[in-house]
Amino acid sequence: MIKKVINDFSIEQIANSGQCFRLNQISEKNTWQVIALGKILKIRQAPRSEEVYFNCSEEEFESIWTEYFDLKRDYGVIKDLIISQKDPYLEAAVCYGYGLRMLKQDLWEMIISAITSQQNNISRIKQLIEKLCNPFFPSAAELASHSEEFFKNLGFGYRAKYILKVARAVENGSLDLKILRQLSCSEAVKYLKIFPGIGEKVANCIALFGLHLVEAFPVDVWIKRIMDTRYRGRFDTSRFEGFAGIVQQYMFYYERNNNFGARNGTRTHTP
DNA sequence: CTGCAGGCCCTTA
DNA sequence: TAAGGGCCTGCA
Repeated sequence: MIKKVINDFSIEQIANSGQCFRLNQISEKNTWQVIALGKILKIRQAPRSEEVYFNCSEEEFESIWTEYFDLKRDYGVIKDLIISQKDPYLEAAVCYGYGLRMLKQDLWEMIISAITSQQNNISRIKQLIEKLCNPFFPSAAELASHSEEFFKNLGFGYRAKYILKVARAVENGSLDLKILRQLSCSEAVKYLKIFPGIGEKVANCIALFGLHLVEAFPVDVWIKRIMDTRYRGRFDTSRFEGFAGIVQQYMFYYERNNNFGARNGTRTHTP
């Protein structure tokens, strides 16, 4: 295990932020495991501690995990920018999710994960993704080699055909991940929406979590509920030009974990 | 038994 | 452009 001291970092909060489906707490005390980028990593961190332990070499940490956990970005600056807006709800959200980070996940894995996530709950999404892995996430070629029935039998339901079509699209080159990586956020969203099963929300999730374009702002039922109940349907993302996706993550995490179960403003906001 | 979970597609008007 | 129904599956 190597030790790092990291500000604005809580592996527990990141694991419960819903952005990643293969980062989970394990039986060892204060320990999480993530399988990503062809590696298996254990992370240990006591509550509220800035000391974080990783079971990997310094070389692996520098070459892979520094980037993956977005450790080069100064979240203190981001938080100050958000707080400077004098928005009580956002201030509370940033305070609550003090250790959140935007993970830089694998693009292909995120495309499949985001499609799987539509009209689905997180525990089931995790189970479905896990069924595809052994232990690493399969390539597009591997997924394209299966039939639609294969995915239906695993429980993907109506998303089975979307999974297969997008895998085949990558295989035959009609979805070019290399080109996708070079596009701007709005271009990437537009490109992704060509493919069946990828709409506005899923495309923005792929842009945010898979392309690491932090200006992407996915609007799911939680974010929509926040905008409707707290902002009368008018939430101005232009206040956060270039990093609205990070703001979205604080909002989402706060609403889901602190105000769980609220519906149509039936529960009041308590800072 | 309904209702619904981090939507999307398709049809109408 | 907007609104509404249907969709796989599993769980409350």
